[in-house]
Amino acid sequence: MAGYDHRSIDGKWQERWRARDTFATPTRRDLPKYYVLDMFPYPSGAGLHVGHPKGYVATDVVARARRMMGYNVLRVMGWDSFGLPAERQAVREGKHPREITERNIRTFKTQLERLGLSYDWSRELATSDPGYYKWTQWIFLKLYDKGLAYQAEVPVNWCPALGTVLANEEVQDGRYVETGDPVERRTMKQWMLRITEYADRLLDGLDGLEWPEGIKEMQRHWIGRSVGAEIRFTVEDREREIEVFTTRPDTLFGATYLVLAPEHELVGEITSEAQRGAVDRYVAEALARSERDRVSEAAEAKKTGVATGARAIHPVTGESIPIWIADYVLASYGTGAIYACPAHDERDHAFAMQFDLPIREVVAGGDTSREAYLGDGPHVNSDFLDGLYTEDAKAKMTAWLEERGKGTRQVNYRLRDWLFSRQRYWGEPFPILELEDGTTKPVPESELPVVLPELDAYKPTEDGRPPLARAEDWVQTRDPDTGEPARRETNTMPQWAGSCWYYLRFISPTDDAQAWDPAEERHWMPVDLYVGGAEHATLHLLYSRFWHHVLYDLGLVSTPEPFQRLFNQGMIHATAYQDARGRYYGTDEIEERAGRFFVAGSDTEVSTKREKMSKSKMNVVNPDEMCETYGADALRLYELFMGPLEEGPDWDTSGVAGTRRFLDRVWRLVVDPATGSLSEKLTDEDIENRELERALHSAIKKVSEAVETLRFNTAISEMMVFVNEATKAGAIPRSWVIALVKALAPFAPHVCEELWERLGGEESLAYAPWPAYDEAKLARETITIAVQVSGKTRATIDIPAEAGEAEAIAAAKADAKIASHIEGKRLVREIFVPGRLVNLVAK
RNA sequence: GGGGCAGUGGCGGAAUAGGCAGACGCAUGGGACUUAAAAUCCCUGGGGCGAAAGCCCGUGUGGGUUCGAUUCCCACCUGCCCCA
Repeated sequence: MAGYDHRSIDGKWQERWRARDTFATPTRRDLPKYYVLDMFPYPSGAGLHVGHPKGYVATDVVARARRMMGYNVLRVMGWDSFGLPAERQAVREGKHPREITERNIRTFKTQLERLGLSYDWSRELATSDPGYYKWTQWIFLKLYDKGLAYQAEVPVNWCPALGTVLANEEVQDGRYVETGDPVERRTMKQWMLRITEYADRLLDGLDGLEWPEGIKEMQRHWIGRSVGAEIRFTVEDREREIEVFTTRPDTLFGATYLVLAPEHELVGEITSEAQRGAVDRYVAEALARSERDRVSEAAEAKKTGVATGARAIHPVTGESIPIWIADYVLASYGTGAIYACPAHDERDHAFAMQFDLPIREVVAGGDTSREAYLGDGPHVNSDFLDGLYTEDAKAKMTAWLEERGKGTRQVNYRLRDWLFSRQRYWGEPFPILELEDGTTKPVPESELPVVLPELDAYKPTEDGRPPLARAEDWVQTRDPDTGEPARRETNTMPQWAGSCWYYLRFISPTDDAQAWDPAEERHWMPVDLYVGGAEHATLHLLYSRFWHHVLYDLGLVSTPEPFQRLFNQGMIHATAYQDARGRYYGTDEIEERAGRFFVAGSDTEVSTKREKMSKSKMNVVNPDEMCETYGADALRLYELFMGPLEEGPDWDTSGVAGTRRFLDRVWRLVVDPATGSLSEKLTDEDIENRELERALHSAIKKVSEAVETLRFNTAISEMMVFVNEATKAGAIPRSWVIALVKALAPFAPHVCEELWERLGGEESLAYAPWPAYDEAKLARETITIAVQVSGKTRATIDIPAEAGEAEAIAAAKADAKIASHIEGKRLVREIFVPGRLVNLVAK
C-alpha cells in the first residue's frame, strides 16, 4: 500500500468527532469570536454535485484554522426549505411537501457529512420547521407594527395556469420561464414591505462593509438613488396639474413637449375627442408589452407614441407645449410623466426626430440637430441660467421653482417596495386575521406560530384563491381577543422571508422563548465572513440587510449590518453535450469520433459547451463518488486547489487524483509503506537543511495568510513544494512534519488527524495550536539574480543576499557571458534592483 | 445599448508599488524498479533554428511610455457577469 486507506480513516475520524462532540460551539467567552457562515442551501431533489461544496470547504478551512488559532468559532448549517420546487415535486409524487423536504434534507446532510465539514450539527435549522417560522412570523409582526408591512392593489405577474403571482425574474417574454405558461399583468391586493423607507440607510451602510466592490455597486445601482426635482405643469384649459420628475431640472428651458406613460391616470381625462381613438388603441397595445420589453430597447431605437391633443403650460416660460403618450415612459418610475428635452436626452431626441417635434438647445457644446448632447457646458437659451454649468444651473432652477411653488427638490429611487405575498402552499402563513368589518389585525405573539394547515391538494381553488383557502376549518377562526369570527390570511410569504434572518437563529436555534438570546447575539454578531454565490448580490443580501436594519432600530440586534465581510465563490463548470433539438446528454452517453462528438451508437451529433455544473445540463459529478474513490480529503483539497475561490474553472476528476497523490506523499513522510510503522526518516535530532526549513516556513506563512485572504490555491502549492523537497531529503525532523500536518489539517482533516495520532498527538488536532512561522527562516544567504544587458536577460548570478549595488554590479560584469555581451560597448547606465536583477545598458 | 471583470503552454492556473514569464497540479513523452502490470521514483515538458553552446520569437491584436511591460496608457477583437 503506497498510500493511506481513506475508506477506514474518513469514517473513523468522522465518527470520533461525532462521539466526542468535537465541533460543539464553545461556551467560554474569554476568546475572540469568529462567525463564519455559508449561504444555506435550498435542499433540492437533485442532491449535491461537486460544485456545491466549494464554498463550504473554503469556510471549513477558515473555521478549522481559526479554532487552532484560538478563536471561538460559530460554524453552522441549515436549510432554506420552503419553496415552490418541493410543492411541485409533492404534486408529482402525491406526497406532502414536508415529506419531500425532509427526504431531500436527509440526502443533502448525508452528502455534506461525508466531506468532514466541521459544522455544529446541534444547531441545524430548517426554515419550514414551525419552531423556526414562528419567529419569521414574529419578525413580520414587528414590521407590521412599525408600519412597514401594508396591503396594496398592485400590478403583478399573474400566471393563470399556476394560479400564482410570479416574480419579475421568473417571467420572460410574457411567459413563465420554467413551464412556458402565459403570464398576464393583473392588479391584485398584495402584501408589501416598505423597503423604500430604508433606501438611504441601505445605501449608506454599504460603505463600511468588506464586500466585493462589484456587489456593492450592484446594490447601489439596484437602489438607484437619484436627486432631481419634481416639477408641476398645468394642463391648458383644465384645473389639472401634471407632476414630472427629472434629474436634469437645468434643462427645463429645453422642454418642448410632455410625455405621459400610457397608464398615467390623467390620460383618459385630458385626451381630446379627435385623438381618443388613436390614444385608446395605443394604450391597449402598450399594456400588452411587459415593462422589461419596453425599457430594453436601445435609446436611439424607433419610438412609438401618440399625441393626446391636450397641451400644457411651461411653468417658467408660460409657453404652450403638446402632451404626448409613449411607452418609453414607465408608470412605475418617478411620477409616470416626464418633460421631454430632446436636445439633451437620447430617447427624447429619437422621439422628437420621429414625430418632428422641436429641439431646443440649452447646453452649448454639441450639435443637437444631429444627436442629443449629454455633456456639460454653459447654458444658453435659458434666461436666468445662461452661462451657468449643469451643477449650478440645477441648483438655481430648483430654488427658483421652490420659491414660486412650482416644484420641489426630490430624491427618487429605482428600488420599489417589496411584493411580499405568494399564492402558494409551502411557505410561512401570515400571522394576520381579517375581521368581519374588513379590517386586518395581527395574531397575538402568544398565538404564534400560525401553523400551516394539512392539505391534500396544493393547487389554487377553482375560483382562483390561494391553496390555503382550501383549509376552510383553518381559515374560519375567531379573534382571540374578542371571540368574534375572523378569517385567516391565505397568502404565504415568499422564499426570501426565511433566509432573511437565519444567521440570527443559529445563535439560539433551540430557544422556544425568544428568537435569539440578546447576550449571545452581542457575542457573535456580526457575521465575520459570509460565503456564497454572487447570484444573491441584490435580492437576498438586500432583503436581509433591510430586515436587520429594522431589527437594529427596534433595539433587537446590536449591529446595524449583519454581514461584515462577504465573499463570492465561483461556480464550477463542466462540458455539457447537447443535440440539435436542445436535449442534453451525460458524458457516459457520448462517444468521440474523429474529433466530433456523437450520442453513443448513433449518428446524432452533439455540440459541446462549457456550462455551469447542473443536473439539468447533465454535466454533474457526484461528490459521493469522489469520496469513495479518492477520499474526502483529496476532494476537499482539489476544490480549493483548482483555482482562486472566486473563479469558476472546469472540473477535472484527474485533478482529484493529483491531490490524492500529494496526500499519499504526505502520508509516506510519516508512515513507512513497507512496514506500516513510523518512517525511519523522522528524527528528533537537529538537521541542517536550510532550503527544506525555508520551504516549511514559507508554506506555513502562505497558509496562515490564506485564512485571511482566502487564496488557498497558492497556499496548497506551497505545501506541495515542501512535501516534494521533504520526500527527497534523507532525514526530516519530526517537529517539521508535525508543523506541516497542523498546517494541512484544515484542508485534509481526516488524514491529518490520523497522522497526528500516529505521531503521538493526543485527542484531536482540531484545537492543537496553530504552527508559527519565523521570518528569519525565510531569508536566504545566497540569492540568484538575473543579469540583463540592455533589458535582455543574459545570465543569472549567485550573490550574497545582503550584497549592495556595487558588489552586485561587479559580480555581473565578472560573469563570462555578460562580459562577452558588453565587450566593445559603452555602458550608459547600470541599474540594480535589490534581490531581483542587474541591468547593464550598453551601446 | 450601458457598466464591470477577464483573455498567459495541450489543460487548470502562478508571477503585477513594472524587474529571470509559465510556480504547483493535470495531461504527454522517456527512463528506473517489476516475470508483467499497478503503484512509486527520476528526467522531459511554449514555439522555431541548432550536434551543442547558444540565438530568435512568445502572456488576445495593433500602437505608446520605459533601461526593462503579462503588469501602466490608448485603440480594437473575443468571452463571461451585471444592468437596461
